[in-house]
Amino acid sequence: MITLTEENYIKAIYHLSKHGKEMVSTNALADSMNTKASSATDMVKKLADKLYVNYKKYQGAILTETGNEIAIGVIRKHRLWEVFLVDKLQFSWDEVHDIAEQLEHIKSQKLIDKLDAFLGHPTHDPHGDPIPDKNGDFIFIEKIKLSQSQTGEIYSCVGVNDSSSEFLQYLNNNLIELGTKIEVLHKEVFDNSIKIKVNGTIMMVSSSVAHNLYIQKL
Amino acid sequence: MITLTEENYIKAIYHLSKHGKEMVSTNALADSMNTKASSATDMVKKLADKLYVNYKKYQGAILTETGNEIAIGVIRKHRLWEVFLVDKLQFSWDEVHDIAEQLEHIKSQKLIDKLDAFLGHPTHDPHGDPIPDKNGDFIFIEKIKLSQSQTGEIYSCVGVNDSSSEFLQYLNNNLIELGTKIEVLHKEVFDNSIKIKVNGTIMMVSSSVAHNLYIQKL
DNA sequence: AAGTAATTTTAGACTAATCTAAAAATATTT
DNA sequence: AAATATTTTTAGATTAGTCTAAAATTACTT
Ligand SMILES: [Mn+2]
Ligand SMILES: [Mn+2]
Ligand SMILES: [Mn+2]
Ligand SMILES: [Mn+2]
Repeated sequence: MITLTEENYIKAIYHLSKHGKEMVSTNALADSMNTKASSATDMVKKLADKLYVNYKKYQGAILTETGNEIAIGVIRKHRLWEVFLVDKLQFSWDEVHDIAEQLEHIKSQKLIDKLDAFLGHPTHDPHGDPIPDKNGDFIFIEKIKLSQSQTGEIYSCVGVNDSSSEFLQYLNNNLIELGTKIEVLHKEVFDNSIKIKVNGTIMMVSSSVAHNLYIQKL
Repeated sequence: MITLTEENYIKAIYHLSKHGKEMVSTNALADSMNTKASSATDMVKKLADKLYVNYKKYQGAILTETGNEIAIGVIRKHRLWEVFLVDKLQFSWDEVHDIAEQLEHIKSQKLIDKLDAFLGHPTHDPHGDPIPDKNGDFIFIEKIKLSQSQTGEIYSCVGVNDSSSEFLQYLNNNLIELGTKIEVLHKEVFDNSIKIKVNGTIMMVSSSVAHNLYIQKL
């Protein structure tokens, strides 16, 4: 039996290793889990015992095939619950992460299958992230960061890199949501800020914003 | 912060004390929690430290006002989730208990308020048990056990005392559900079995079944 | 190639929840 | 009112997850 904490570590390793296939240092893991390095080391050893990761002292950890499947299963649940919260319960996209963080650990295959059907087999969560299907496959759409955009082009907002409520509320305040059209007017070389037109309004966004907004050329 | 385990113990104390106001022995508590008496004693001490129960050595424990509110909150969540599972996800009433046992621990007041609204503020769960409202009040309907019925009368099934999947499946197999009409034809004095007519079919039910089925006179 | 700095692991301790076995208290029987 | 049986608590361990502080290893600089 896998514990809630183990699931959270495995998910963190998955994300830190960029979709599952590079070594993650115990320090990076500890940071992302808000624990200390010694705790991460202990956990990584336990996960290695259970064959969820391959771990070499001082080298870091990487998910095994089993570990990867667990990670994807948890992510699937997380994102499906997020869709439920937004589509069915009318939560705003900036409120759902913490609740999904809990719901993702509910254990029942039948529940997640039925939830998936109830939601109409969604392919993306409210933040534009792809939802793995029952087999763990997910749709890959090619998207770039706003920071990689070209002046003069028009894009559509398709996702966020940072789904913290702070960033999402910033987007709310500026009426940017999934599907919003963004025209790139000017890229400032000095500080990498970008002048864009959104909903008819011209605004400057910081480099930090530009790095956290995913777009697609229209 | 209250832990999941504490919530489960508090809920067990609530149920064992018959809606919150008589002493519960550590042995009874251990039985209901599938642990040993020593574990129950330890937990009851901790709950007493946190002021969720009053505990006197060798006498048992009883919920405080705070403890009672916690218990009712957990029960509210449990039963609302059960309604969700049956009404929205098409689960059968015999499948939902274990999943609700997990879901009842999700922490978000806003979630439960929105879920309640989404479900149309249901007053009873799929097993006929009343759902406490936001203030912890619940509708009390006078119901009796089938074992207390009178020969010749017609009743409606309004709930179950035992919501184990075994018992619920027994009812499924005999086409008895909430709202089903039950006519009492004969009460056997020898073994307390009862002859009833359900959906046009005459059948005998054991004393044990009769003690676990709640009915209301029509 | 040392020497210093940063990262990572180990050692030892703590809390939460559990167990077994023994001791203490209460309840029941003679 | 003893003696016996039952219930309940205590004592001491165990596992999961965490921490601090110290030791070991690796990485970076002269
Ligand atoms: Mn989580
Ligand atoms: Mn998301
Ligand atoms: Mn529970
Ligand atoms: Mn129920």
